[in-house]
Amino acid sequence: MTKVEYNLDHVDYKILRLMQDNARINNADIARELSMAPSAILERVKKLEQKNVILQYNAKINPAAIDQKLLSFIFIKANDIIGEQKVGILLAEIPEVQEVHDIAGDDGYLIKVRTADSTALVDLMRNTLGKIEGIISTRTTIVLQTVKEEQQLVIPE
Amino acid sequence: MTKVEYNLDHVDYKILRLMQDNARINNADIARELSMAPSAILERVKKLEQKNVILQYNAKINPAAIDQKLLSFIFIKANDIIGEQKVGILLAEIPEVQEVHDIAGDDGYLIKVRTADSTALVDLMRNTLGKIEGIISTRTTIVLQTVKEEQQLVIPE
DNA sequence: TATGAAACCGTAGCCAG
DNA sequence: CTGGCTACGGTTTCATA
Repeated sequence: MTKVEYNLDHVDYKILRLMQDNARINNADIARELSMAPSAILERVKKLEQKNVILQYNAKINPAAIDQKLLSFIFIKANDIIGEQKVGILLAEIPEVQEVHDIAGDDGYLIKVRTADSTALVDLMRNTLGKIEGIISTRTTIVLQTVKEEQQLVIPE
Repeated sequence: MTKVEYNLDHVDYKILRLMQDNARINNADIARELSMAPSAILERVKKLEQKNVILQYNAKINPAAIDQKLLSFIFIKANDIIGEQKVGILLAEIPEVQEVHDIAGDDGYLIKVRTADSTALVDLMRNTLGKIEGIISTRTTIVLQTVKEEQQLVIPE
């Protein structure tokens, strides 16, 4: 992995702050907010995309609207060779698995999973997780209610 | 809380599938993909926004680019009255806290926190979490590496 | 709800200052 | 980076079905 220099300035930060809350804002509006010319904004946004500062533009969809009512976190103990993440990569391929984190402590992963209900979760664990080689054990935490769920980062001044 | 009917059809699902992967796609392109008129797409997208099916449009920003290199999950035991979530609401107000989930089991919350490094995490726990009334104990899990981190949902056909 | 025409406006590319 | 310019095409509205 190569060391990358991002070299962002205050104007970039302002653009990022506007875009992470409203990805569909147009260049003209950003330009007005920052009192700059639209062409300058366009260049900066393109550079932010090229440099992988902006990774993607997502629409955040209400899980309830498409009947994905159950959220769970599962700790997974695996016998992966350190740094290899064979199990992690397989976990990441499951569409219902939104996140896979390699965590400190017990040679394991923490994954975030969304399913319709508990029946669908049990099915997933049996039929999909159960088929992955190298999983030693799992511990499931069910979410009763979500108070906050955002991906916004704290952007410097 | 009132029961809401979303009543989405296959066309809505297709629109959602396109938009959750590229929030900046334009109506004309969606229209071409679905072989429909742009004006019809515009109406549907507006309705999806009104009905809170689409909650927000976010730019996903590379945490490394703005020096937010540490991700942690913290389990928090609290003496909240059930259903009241006083602690949960206070936790949600912290900008570094991206997620707050009320979890089954130990009268507690699971929160997701992003900070620059472990020093900043310790500061946050001491100065911000430490000031919240009602927190009994915390257990912190540090993420060494993230294999996958998405918010995309599995959208039906 | 969907379409298609028309007016409007933002985008993207250019270049001079 | 600004600002002026242009061509193009996307957005939005509305009458119509």
